[in-house]
Amino acid sequence: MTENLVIVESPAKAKTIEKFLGKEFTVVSSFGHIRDLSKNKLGIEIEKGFKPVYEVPADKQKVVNELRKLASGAKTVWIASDEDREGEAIAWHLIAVLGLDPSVTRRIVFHEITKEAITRAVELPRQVDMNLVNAQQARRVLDRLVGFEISPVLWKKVQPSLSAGRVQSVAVRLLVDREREIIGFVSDSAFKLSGLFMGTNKEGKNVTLKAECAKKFPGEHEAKTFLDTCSSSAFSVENISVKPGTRSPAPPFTTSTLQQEAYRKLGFSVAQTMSVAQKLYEAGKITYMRTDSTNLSSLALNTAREVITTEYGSKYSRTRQFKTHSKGAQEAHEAIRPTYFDKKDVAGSNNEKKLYELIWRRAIASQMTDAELEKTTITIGMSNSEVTFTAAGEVVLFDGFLRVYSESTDTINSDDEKTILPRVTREMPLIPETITATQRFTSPPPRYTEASLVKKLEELGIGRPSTYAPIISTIQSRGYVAREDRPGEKRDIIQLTLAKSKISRTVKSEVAGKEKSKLFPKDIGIIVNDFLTSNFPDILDYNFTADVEKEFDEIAAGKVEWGKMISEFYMPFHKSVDVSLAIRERMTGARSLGNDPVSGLPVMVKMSKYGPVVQLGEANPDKKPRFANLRRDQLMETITLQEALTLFELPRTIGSFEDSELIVGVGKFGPYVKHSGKFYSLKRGVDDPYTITEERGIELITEKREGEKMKVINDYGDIQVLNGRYGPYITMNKNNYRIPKGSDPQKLTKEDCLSIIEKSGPKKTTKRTKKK
DNA sequence: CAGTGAGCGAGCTTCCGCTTGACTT
Repeated sequence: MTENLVIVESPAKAKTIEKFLGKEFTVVSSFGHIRDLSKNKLGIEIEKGFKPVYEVPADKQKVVNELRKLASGAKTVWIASDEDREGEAIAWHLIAVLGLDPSVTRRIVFHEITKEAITRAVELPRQVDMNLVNAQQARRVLDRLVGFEISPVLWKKVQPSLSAGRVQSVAVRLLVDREREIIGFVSDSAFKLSGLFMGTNKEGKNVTLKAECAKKFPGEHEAKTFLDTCSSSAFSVENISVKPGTRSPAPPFTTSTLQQEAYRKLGFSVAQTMSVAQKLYEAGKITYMRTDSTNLSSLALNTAREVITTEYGSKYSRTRQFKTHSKGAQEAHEAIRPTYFDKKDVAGSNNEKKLYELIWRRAIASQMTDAELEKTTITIGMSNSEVTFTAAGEVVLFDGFLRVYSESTDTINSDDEKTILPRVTREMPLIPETITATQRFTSPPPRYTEASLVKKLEELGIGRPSTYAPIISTIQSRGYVAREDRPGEKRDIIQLTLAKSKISRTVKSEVAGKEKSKLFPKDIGIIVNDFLTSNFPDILDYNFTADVEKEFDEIAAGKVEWGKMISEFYMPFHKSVDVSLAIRERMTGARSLGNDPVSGLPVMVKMSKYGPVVQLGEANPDKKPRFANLRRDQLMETITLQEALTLFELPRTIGSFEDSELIVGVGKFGPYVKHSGKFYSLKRGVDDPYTITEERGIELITEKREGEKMKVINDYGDIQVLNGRYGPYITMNKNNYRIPKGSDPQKLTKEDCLSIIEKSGPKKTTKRTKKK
């Protein structure tokens, strides 16, 4: 039996700490919270002052049993959960569940996993801070009340299985509000001018300068008039301004900034980033990946300095400590950094290598000197106009941290290219080689990506590092939003070019509104959002979380009693729940679109049991109305009568093949061609169900038949050797079996297959995973 | 694998924040 039992939250942390503490200490982990409000019931006794009813979840029972056993055999139990609201609550629950004596149990905390920090913590044990625990209980109870009282309203008034919550509902609101800004956006255009100027400088060298006109022109006529002015003007260098500048490195990663940069630089989804980071953490290669702190331990600062000095020289080293300024940060951990700065790369999967390198670069760069720049602006003047052209250039005089890292931005702006400018002098004459006026359209505000939504949530203080990825996944799995692409639309842009005193006009085309992997609100998300914003405006307010956080802080400071705070919140809240329950009709978002000009029947759009539909005709006893599903890229809010009518054109017959009809339709899995009972999917981005021809339909059928031939390696009747997504495999009775390494799938006989099947042991009955 | 769209009613769904494994022929 052990003298000292130390309980931390994470098993990887336990492993590290055990090394620092030596033989008399056994370090184990609670794997996070061990107790929570009951899973299926409200778990709050409202009439008893909001008394929480806690229970140990089934999947935590095993951990709890083990901890109990270890604790009863230990002389002293040390609880080293994180020093934040949740960590303090974990400590309190541990004491209660393990039946520990609070007066002898030692609560210790450290913010970094270094030998000094831990030994110092052991010397300064304290007791559990009940004020902090109460702040957590208030947080927990409030979230449960909001989630478990509003969600059932949605089941009754909108659709079953939907959900609402303090965090997810505001996340959806951000997307809906943004979508409406985009819908209401009216694009404007103006002409921007740029010129290519030539001249000879003092050294007798020919130079060229690319410069942008400082003035924009609202229309083609104005642009042309100005180009006429240009053609009769003399140009010269009017002014040269050289300004020094510096650029400083970004702080080391927190969860949110890691998710953003891994998305921008590596194309990782937020869930992917977290799972790769988890691997690196478990392998001891990086510090904890769920953190809101930009703080680095003094050990980290020192080793970073050493590595930078040996690798790049001391003039590249500058030790910095960054202040965390995100709302509601609790700073229980360090920033995300490599455990060992001297390891520039790691073994592991490609993704692990890439993410590790990103973390290494960002952390190292944060400890390096500023980059020194020289920004040059050359102003070009005209003899017959006040309008000027400017050429901007930037030269890096000293690269500093830029040597290892440069941060990416969300907006790609090609006009922003910084170049080195040639040497010129004031009043030097310039001749315009070409001056081009290009029509430029303004863009609506951008749609959110997973990563930019996380950034916005963090700015609003909504959600925590451990929940950003789950929030993104929840709002998608409820069907409120979806990550989608859009091909965009071509539009014409006018370009006027002045060259050799002549103006020519060309019409070019550009693609506008192209989207890749963006979050789009879906109809059900919009309906739920509108219902919630009108019935629960306080909770849907962007500042709701920040406001209640202030109250939680008051509780943590011992100034407010938590039951009182919850009670004050609950009274008006519960009244809103009752009011919303009293609404009679279901929210279907129904909207009339007009009448079908052919039949005269009314056309409407609404949310049906199975998704958004357009409906032709009223429901009456003699005749059922016709229904058609909306396409994935259509919204109930914006669909037009014309678009609705088009949807009724499917399914349609496009011809015949082998004496059977070819019917095109759109089903559960997208557009298809149906032929003698079999379905053939249309190619996304290639085929369009409204225009596809008989010829192309037949092509799809023959292509699929070819593919199926390739799929079968060997066919022994009830046993087949097939080519699958993960390589060759054996299939029998709808069960699949892996082919052992080293055997050639081409040469497997039926007997070989049977022995492989036998060896692989009994198969579980195929589990049907629940949809959604 | 390629439907459905009404209404009845039983029984289920649901929150946020801590943590890691399951699972992938």
